[in-house]
Amino acid sequence: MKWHDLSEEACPLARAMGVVGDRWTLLILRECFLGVRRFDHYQKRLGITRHLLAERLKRLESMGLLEKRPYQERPLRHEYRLTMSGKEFAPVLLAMQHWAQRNLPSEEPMPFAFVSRESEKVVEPVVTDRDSGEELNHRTVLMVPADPEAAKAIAKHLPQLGWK
Amino acid sequence: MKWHDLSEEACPLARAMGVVGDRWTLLILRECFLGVRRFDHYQKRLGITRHLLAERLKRLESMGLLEKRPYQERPLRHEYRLTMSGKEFAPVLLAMQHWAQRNLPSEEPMPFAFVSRESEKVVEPVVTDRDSGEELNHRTVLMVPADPEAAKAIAKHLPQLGWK
DNA sequence: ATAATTGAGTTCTATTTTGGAACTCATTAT
DNA sequence: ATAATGAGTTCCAAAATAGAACTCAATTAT
Repeated sequence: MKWHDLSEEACPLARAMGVVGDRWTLLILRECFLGVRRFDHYQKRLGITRHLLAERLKRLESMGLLEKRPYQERPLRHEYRLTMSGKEFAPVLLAMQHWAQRNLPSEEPMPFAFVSRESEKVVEPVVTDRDSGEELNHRTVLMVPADPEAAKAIAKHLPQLGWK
Repeated sequence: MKWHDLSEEACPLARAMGVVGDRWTLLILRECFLGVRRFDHYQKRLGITRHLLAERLKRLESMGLLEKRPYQERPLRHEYRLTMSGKEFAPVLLAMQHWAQRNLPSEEPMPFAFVSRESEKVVEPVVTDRDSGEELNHRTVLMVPADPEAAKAIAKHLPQLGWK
């Protein structure tokens, strides 16, 4: 497997790695959600090199998470905004932030918070099933290979399949 | 910011990038959740080089997501299993898989599914607030800098702050 | 009128990471 | 005695990243 072009992979997680599978991209998205839109602001806030930032923004645009739009002419300047696809990434950020806060402890206080627009309270993100409302985690959900052959291939070496 | 040691960052998302901020680590975790435990199985299933795999497993172990435990002696052999911290990563995988499935379309059929142990039905992961049950997404949640100065610094260049 | 600044990149070289293949080492199977 | 397993390690080439400097158009400051 090559570093490039995970975009053809059957596994959605692998395709996602083609977009956010590096040190910076998720942090760029974080900045987007904080309201940052311009090249130099991303660059200064993140400390990323201009070279890489340009590359990553191009990728996020080509993958449909950001769109580049002019905010002035003379001189022509563009800003980067989240598209619907980019905005829909918010739950992933919420889940990951929640995991990291609990599992990668730090002395430092959180530099930001996720707040409900309605209640104005800090939220605690939990993943649930749309249909049943049941909480989804390693105790309640099983990851099963679609191909029974693949399941067998794994099971051959395992007492039983699942998130033990 | 250096490529290494995001572990001291104040932002939990940045610290998370120190663990899963590369092409492979999340895919290794996917394999863990599918039930894979041994070095050669990860290697063959992912097509990752043995070199990098060893490196990544070492990191996942040192960050507390996996533990290495002997499954036989003579010759001594180890397997890698999810720790509690690793298992708690499941919701992140669910959210990301859901996002990618909708936003990075593919011809290929999904190679696996997330199934409720209880209902045995395929789940649809939604992020909600533990307290209110409210669905959390870009429409309902706001990301706010903890430091009011930081908020102002961003707002200076923006009509208004928030996930617009 | 000339010089400095802003904003958004691009180019260049030096380091680091990654990819790929081959090699090790202890034990077991043939 | 020879080959195969399992879990790595070592080595070299290729690709990605870091860091700094450079471009270019237009605008503001002197």
